[in-house]
Amino acid sequence: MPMTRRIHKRDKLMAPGTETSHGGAGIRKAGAHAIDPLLFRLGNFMELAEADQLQFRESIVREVRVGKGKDVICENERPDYVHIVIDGWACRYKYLADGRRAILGYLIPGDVCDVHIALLDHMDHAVSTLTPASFALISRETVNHIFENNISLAYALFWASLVEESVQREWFVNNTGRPADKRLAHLLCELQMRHRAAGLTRTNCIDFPLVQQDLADAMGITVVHTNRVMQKLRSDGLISYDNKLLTILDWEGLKAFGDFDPRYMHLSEETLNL
Amino acid sequence: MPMTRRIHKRDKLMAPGTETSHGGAGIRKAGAHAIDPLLFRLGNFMELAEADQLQFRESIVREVRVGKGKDVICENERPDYVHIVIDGWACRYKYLADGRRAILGYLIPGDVCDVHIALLDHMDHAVSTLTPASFALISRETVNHIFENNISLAYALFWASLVEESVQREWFVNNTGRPADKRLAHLLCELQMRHRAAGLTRTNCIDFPLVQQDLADAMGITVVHTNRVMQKLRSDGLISYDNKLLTILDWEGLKAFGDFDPRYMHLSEETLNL
DNA sequence: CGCAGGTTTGAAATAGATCAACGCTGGTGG
DNA sequence: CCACCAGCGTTGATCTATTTCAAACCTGCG
Repeated sequence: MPMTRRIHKRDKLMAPGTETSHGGAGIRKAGAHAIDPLLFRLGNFMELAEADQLQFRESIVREVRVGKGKDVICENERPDYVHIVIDGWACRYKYLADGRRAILGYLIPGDVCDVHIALLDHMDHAVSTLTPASFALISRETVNHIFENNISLAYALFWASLVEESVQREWFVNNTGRPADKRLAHLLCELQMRHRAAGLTRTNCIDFPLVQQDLADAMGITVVHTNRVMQKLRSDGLISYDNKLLTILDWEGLKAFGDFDPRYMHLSEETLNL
Repeated sequence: MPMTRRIHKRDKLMAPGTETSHGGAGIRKAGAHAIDPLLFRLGNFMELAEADQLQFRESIVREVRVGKGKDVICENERPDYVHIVIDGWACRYKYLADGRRAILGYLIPGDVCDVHIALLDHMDHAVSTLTPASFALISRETVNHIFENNISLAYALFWASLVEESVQREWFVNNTGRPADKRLAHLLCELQMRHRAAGLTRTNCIDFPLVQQDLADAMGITVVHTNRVMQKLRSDGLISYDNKLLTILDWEGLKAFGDFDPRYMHLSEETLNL
């Protein structure tokens, strides 16, 4: 139960708009759109009608790109926009009393950072980037409008929120109930599945830009121990990790070792079968 | 990270209706109603109109009373009714691979057990009683009807779900980031506040029917250690526990020791100030 | 080249687990 | 009414997963 002791200075994200960009988000295929990963993921729940997809896309007021290690949403504030990850990795986190950072969850493309603010008057945790990242912004009013006028989209957003709750519960189980090595195995299985669910990979490798400290802060163990545990998974031939690329060499083995049962992710059959 | 090793036999709750009762839930004051604690708690978010309160009350199809240690909702099933705790304590839980029970959260009067089923097609965890308890049942169709036709109630339910998510995050932080003694202190602070928020106490004591194993399974430590940690809090004069009654002797002290900051509970000013 | 940020290694220290036993209390059955 | 037993709380001694501290190493970059 250690984690970073060094207090990261909280570089505050500059006001949205100041640092806008398109294209920074990477080369987008013709016809592809910023929130495709989200729409893809929602497909696990229901097929959204064209019109709904369109309304969703048109709700985006702007896109912002921010550097690595910047706070996008601060604790106790109430952002004016709901953020959706387009590109890059971010995380939810809180600081502990002694300055260590507890990572509550990772956010990858397609994840909604803060529906909470549609109803809650302050964020109970912060969100910051782990890599350079870009976000799509939807104003709070628009979100409320959706809730009140488009039941399909409303359900879709509520669904995403319930799934996130489920994932949070599993993280809880993982960290309270499993030893460090299984904990890491489970976490990696989940990340692989989430990439699949958002249409970000179809193979057994994923882009893995996190440093060991980022993993340590999420699992509640020290970097040193994270390192040793990671080595173990590698030497057991379960994973390989090279050049920011994570490959799961033995999916069944890793799943079994980490007691990973994807049902808590509430994915469709299609996603589950590759 | 131990918890119960003994597998409790999963006495399945008998079909709803078989074991109905009113009154079992305790003497109810004239004009008082089964879901008052829930309505009281929702008051932290918004004042529900008379009509909405009434609609809510009338949605209840029946009340059931069940004994201690019974499964009310099983993992992987999809209950036909949403359950609201009227009386007694229950918990969300999952079993770990080795048979230990991980408690994900406690449910006290006013808590909704399973809104999830309005949208998700299976429960990703189970719910069982920790004491004899009674529940109010609302059919799934009714809940969907509410979502689609009564925006105030829909918001209220969504709010409760978001708050629960926030609480789950804090449990995560508590268990991954704090040592056992602070962990217990934090947990007790939360339980005290939740009782207050649901209008179940106005003093510094609460009914506390849990056994040490129940606490251990929630904190992810052994009973033995739970026992020692509990003794520490007692001998430090922070709490007293006698005859199933928990008294917080030094609220400020306990809060400080457990790093408890109630903002994550999203309560109203009124609730926070006594 | 030198340095910062990240990974790796080793040795010593500790929170919490494990194992085993004892004691209390309330209920049940003879 | 007593004897017994089950469930729960408590204690002590030993063991272990993980922390802590400290240093070395690697690599890309200004």
